[in-house]
Amino acid sequence: MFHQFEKSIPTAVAERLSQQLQIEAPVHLEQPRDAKFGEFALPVAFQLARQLKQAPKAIAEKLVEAIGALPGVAAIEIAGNGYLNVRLDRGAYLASLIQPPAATAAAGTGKIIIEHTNINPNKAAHIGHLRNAILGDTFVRMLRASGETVEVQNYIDNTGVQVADVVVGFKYLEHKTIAEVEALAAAPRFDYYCWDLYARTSSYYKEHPDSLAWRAEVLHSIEAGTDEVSQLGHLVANAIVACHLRTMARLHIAYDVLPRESEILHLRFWASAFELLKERKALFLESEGKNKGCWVMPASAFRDAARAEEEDIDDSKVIVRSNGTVTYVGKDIAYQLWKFGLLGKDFFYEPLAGFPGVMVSTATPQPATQQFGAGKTVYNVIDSRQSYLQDVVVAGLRALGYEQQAEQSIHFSYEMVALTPRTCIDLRIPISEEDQKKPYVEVSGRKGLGVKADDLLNELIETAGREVASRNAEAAESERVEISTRIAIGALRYFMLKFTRNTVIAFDLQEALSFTGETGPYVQYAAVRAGRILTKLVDQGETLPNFSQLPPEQISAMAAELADENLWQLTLAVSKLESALNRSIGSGEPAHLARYAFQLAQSFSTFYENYPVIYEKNPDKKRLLLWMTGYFATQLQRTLGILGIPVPAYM
RNA sequence: GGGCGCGUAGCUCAGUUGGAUAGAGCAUCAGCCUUCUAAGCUGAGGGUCGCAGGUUCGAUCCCUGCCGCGCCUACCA
Repeated sequence: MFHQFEKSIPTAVAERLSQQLQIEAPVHLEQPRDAKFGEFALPVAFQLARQLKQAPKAIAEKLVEAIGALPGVAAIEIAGNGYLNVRLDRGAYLASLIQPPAATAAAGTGKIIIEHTNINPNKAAHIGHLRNAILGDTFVRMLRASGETVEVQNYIDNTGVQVADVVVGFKYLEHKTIAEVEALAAAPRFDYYCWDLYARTSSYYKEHPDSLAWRAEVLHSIEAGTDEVSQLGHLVANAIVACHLRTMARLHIAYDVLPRESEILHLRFWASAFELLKERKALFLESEGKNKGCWVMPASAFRDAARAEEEDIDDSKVIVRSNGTVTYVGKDIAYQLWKFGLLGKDFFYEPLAGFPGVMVSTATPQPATQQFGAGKTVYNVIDSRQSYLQDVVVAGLRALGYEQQAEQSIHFSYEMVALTPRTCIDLRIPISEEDQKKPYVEVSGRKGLGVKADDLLNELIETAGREVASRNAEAAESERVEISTRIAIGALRYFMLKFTRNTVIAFDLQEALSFTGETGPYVQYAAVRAGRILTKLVDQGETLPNFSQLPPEQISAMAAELADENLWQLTLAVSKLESALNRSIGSGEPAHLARYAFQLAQSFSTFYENYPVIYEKNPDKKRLLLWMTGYFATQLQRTLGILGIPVPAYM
């Protein structure tokens, strides 16, 4: 409801100014610093001061007169040296919250594709991957909540270097047969096994540089996709993908489709993209210098052209290596073209065994049951370290003349998750003396140093479990596990969301394990307590009024209680979800919605402390408090739902 | 060298696109459980918004230059 006014007041005011005073001015709406100034502030008089060469205050007086009455607005006042402060009609506002007018369905803006998670399928997921998946999944929920159609893709790089390295480990370091690896893959924690094996292979390369030939050979086999080595590659990648999906499912993160690199190769997506790029002269064959024999994209395509020329450095990006193989970026250009429906080719799909509702790409022809790709807007949730590569991909679109799609290709970037030195020591991760003085230490998958996603979640569940047990000793064990799992998910998701995207998270285990203050469990606790009040009411034999059928005079009587400034401010705060969601989507910052959730919970805590709902004697006030309790409960649940945070039955 | 980003309370971070007295959490200190769950609430202290200019009615926010830090700048991804 608040959001309706945010949209309607500026347009209405602009219209009146135009009609009454022939003034065309953009009208901005602000929220006053102090609530006592009203619900909205219009600084329009300041903007006009120079144009009209008059004092803002004098202008403001004319404006108020010209604007006149607005629906739902009780008063427009002049304050400070020229602010117009808008006060809403509290009674009308409450009535429209209790009995909302029929909402018009929000129109989507065309299919939005979000690619997230995208973990190399060669080892267990770690906290960095969690930030990616949680950000992506939450943004998906946010867009869907605002009426958009969203398709979630999780790209699987199953033919890349990292998978090859694990295959090298199995084949050359451990001399394992396919059957032996199959047995390992079927056992629990195969992703943990590969985590260690990958680290061992990486360090083996370092000690024996000649062994890098194994990688090249294995990579070649995997790309060709015919022999036993490639079979091993698929075995590893498929099993690890399943591990990742199970890990993410624990956090309520799901996907619509898994496009795989193996199909990009076998269905010759790259060949099509390559032809397009050559045709439009977006690539050229380098004939000299360090990139001789490679197909490269000139730096001028994705960098400032003038600068690239004046400096004598070769910033060209290799797309096809001199041995004829394609880089990841090249395949990514083909994939990006497909996402927009510009490639003229499509995958085949089949259901992914063991994961209902998830489709995976295949090269084997299948009857088409679902259509994927061909989005209008594409968000790629990718770590900010890869911004250079994302620029190259967008430059590829642009070079092919797809200007509009280039504009709609959004690198939804985020900073890395590092560890605090304290946490490194807690986890027995060796760090140098120099690193101990830094605020954070970067982790390394190659070295096998980091925090695995499942370990972290398990530890959170355990910590929450101790707390739950101490408060609810009588509850059944299985129920307690369910509750503590929900709390752990809330803690983890909130922790990953509370920071804005380009803030490096210095992950601190002790901080993450804390459930007080600005955390997910704080918000969950508010939702639980709100629900508890209503449960208690019914337990006492009272019934909750049917608010949708409430007669107008009762609503008026409730509205009279909103003369209490605190109750009015609380009601306003609860009604701002849509506004917060909109702002959060507009800024591309899920952190803004997370912060709203926290503020909403704070508002509820204030309400809870100051207004004993059940013991209220005045029937009109009690009716208002009961309605507010229900409204708080609903809005807290909705907000948490959009953040992907479940609400426990009790805490 | 160049590109991108960051610098706000002791610590970790917000700051709604340039507006009224710069906000949270943690930590510290002082209080609040016989009343809907204390994972909570109330209060206190804590600031040269990195530095210096500029733009204007007004700058934490925009521009320029410095200082410090991080990431990227592969025929890895």
